Amino acid sequence: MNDPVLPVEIGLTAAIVAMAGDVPMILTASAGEGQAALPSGPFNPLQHRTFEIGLRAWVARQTGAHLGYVEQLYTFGDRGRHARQGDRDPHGVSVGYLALARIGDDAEENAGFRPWYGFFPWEDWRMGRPALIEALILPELTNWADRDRVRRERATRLFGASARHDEENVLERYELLYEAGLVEEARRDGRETALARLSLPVLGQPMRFDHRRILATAIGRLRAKMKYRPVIFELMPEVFTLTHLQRTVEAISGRHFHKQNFRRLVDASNVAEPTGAESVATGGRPAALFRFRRELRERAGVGLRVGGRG
Amino acid sequence: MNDPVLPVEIGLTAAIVAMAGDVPMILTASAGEGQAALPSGPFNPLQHRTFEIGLRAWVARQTGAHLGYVEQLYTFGDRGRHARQGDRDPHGVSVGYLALARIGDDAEENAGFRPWYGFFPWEDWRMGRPALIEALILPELTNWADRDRVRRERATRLFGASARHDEENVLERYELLYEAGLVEEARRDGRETALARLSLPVLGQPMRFDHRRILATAIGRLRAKMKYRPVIFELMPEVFTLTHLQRTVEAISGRHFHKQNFRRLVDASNVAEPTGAESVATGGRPAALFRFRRELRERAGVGLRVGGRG
DNA sequence: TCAAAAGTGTTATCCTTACACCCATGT
DNA sequence: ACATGGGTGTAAGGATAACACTTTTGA
Repeated sequence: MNDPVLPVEIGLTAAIVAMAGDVPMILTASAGEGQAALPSGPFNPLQHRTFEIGLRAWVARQTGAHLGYVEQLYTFGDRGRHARQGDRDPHGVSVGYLALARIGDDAEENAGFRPWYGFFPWEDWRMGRPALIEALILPELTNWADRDRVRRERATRLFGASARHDEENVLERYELLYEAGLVEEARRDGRETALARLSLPVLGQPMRFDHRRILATAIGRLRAKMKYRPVIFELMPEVFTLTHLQRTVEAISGRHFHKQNFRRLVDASNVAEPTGAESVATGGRPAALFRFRRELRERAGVGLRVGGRG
Repeated sequence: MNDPVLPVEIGLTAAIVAMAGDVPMILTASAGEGQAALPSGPFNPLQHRTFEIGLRAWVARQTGAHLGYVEQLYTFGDRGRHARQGDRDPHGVSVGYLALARIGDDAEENAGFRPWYGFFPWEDWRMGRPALIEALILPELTNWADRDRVRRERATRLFGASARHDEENVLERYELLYEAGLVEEARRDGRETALARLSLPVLGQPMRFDHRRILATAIGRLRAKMKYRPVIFELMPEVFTLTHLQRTVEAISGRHFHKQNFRRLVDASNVAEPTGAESVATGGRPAALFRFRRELRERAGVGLRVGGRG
C-alpha cells in the first residue's frame, strides 16, 4: 500500500476481425517476415482520453480500417502474460481488445488480414469435426496425459468425440494444447514439447508473444457475445440475405446450422427486417434482402441465440 | 506508434464479496468518514509477477481475508473512468477485480464489510419487485425522459413493470440512474440532477470515484458467472444444506427461486453430493448435508443454470 | 399437537431439434 | 427441363415453471 509507486508502460493489442466472403479474417501486423503478430501500440494518456479512443486512433493511422464495435478483453500484467524466454515484449502492461471492421473485396484493403482458422484449424467445425482432432490432437494428448487422470479428463472434455463441443471454449482448448507442448509457442517458450515428432504447422500457424492467446480470447468472446448482442451486423453489409447472414454466423461460430431453424431464430429475435427488395440472383431464386434494425444496437439480450447444436 | 512512451501508474481495485447469513457483503476501505470506497492499492511489477498475485498480497496484508476465487473485471484508463470534477484518484490506470471470500460470524472479521444492497437497493428482488422502483425510480425516469423516445424506451426496458427483469444488467441500470442524475455520484460529478428534490440516500449509498460502477460490474459478473461456473461454493462453508445453498444463490442473484425446481437443478447439475450426515436441526426437520464436488471446480459449463424466473 | 422447515411427484407449456418438401429464377 | 439456391410446415422430445402435498424434528 505504501510502497513507492512504479510507473509502467501501457500497450494496446487489438484483435481486429473482418469477413471476406465466408472466411473470418484477423488483421496481423506486417512485421516483415517472422511470426505473425497482432497490431499493437503504446497508449498515451495525454493524447487520448480513453483506451478505446487511443486504439481507434492508431488503428486508423496504421491501417485504413475503420473500427465498428470495440470491446476490451483482458489486461495482462508484465510477466504475467505467460512470461517466458524469447518474450521480447517491452516490460509493461498490455490491454487486449476485440474490434470488428468491414473490409471490401479489393486486395489493397485486405492487406494484412489473414484467415483466423489458419491459426486455429481445430476450431472450424462447419464441415463437421475437423479430422486433425482424431488424427493428431487426441493421440498426442493421450500420449501427454499418460496415466494422469486429471489430464486425461481435461483432454476428453475439450477434444473428446463423446464430449459435447462448446464452441466458446477457444481459449481453454488453446491452453491445453500449449500445456501439452503441441503448439509452436510452447517450444519457443522452452517447454517440453512433442513437436519434434510433428511437422509444423499442423496445429496452426504460431504468433509472436502471447498473441495467439489473445486471439483465442477474442474468438471465444465474439462467439459468446453474438448470442446476446447484435454484434454480428458489424461484420455484415447494410443489406444482406438470410443465407449470407447464416454463412457469417457459421463462419464466426465455426458451426453449421440448419437453415430452417436459423431462419426461425432470426425471425423470432426480430433483429432484422426485410427491406422489400430482392437480391440480384446469385445462381438461383432471388433472395429477400434484410437490414439490421439499428434501434436495437444497444439492447442487451438481443442476439442470435443459436442453441446446442444448431 | 512512434510517440514517446509514457509510463503511468497501475492501481488495483477489488470488489471483495462474502456472505453473512443471507446478506451479500462487500469489503469497503475503512477510509475514516466520507463515502465508502473499494479497497485499492498500487501494483508493483517488480514485487509481484502478476496482478492477481499482487492483489492477493495486499488484500492479505491489509485485511485478514483470504481470497478464494479471483477474476479480472475491467481496466479503466485514467480519464476514461467517468473522469469528472472531484475525482481525485491519482492519474493512472486502474484494473478492477472481483474476488470471493469466506468470513465468519464474529464482528472482528466482518469489520469493513457492508451489505451490497445498501449500495443497490433496487437490485434486491427476493421479496418481489422493490417498491422504490414504482414509487421513486420510474416517476423520476419518466420525468427525465420527457419526450425523448430513446430515453423512455431505455427506462422501460431496464425498470419497466412489463419488461422481463434480467438480474445480470446491474451495470446498465446503474448507468441509467447515473445519466438521469438520480445517484449522488452524478451530482458530485457536476451533472444536472434531480436530487435536490429527493432525500438521499434513497437511491443507495454513494461511493468514492467510480467505485459503485465497479461494484455494479462485479455484481453483474458474479450473477452471470454463477450460472456456468461453480463459483457460488467459494461463498459457502465446506458442508451446507440445500436450503442454505438456495438462500445464498438467491442473495447473490437477488431473485427468489422455487424450492423444488431449485433442488432439481442442483440434482441435475451434479455439482453437490450428500455427505451422508444431517444438520443439527435449526428449528425444524433436520436437513441432509451436502458438499461441493471439488473435482468440478475447473469445469466450464458447470453451474446452477437458474432460468428466466426461477 | 402444533409450528417450522425438509423434502417429493406430477402436469402444462414452451422451446429446441429434426425432418421433407415446395418455389422462383437463370441457363 | 434442370440446376441452384430460396423458402416453409409440422411433429417429437426435452427442458422449464408451476402446482400441492407429505415427512420429520423440537417445543
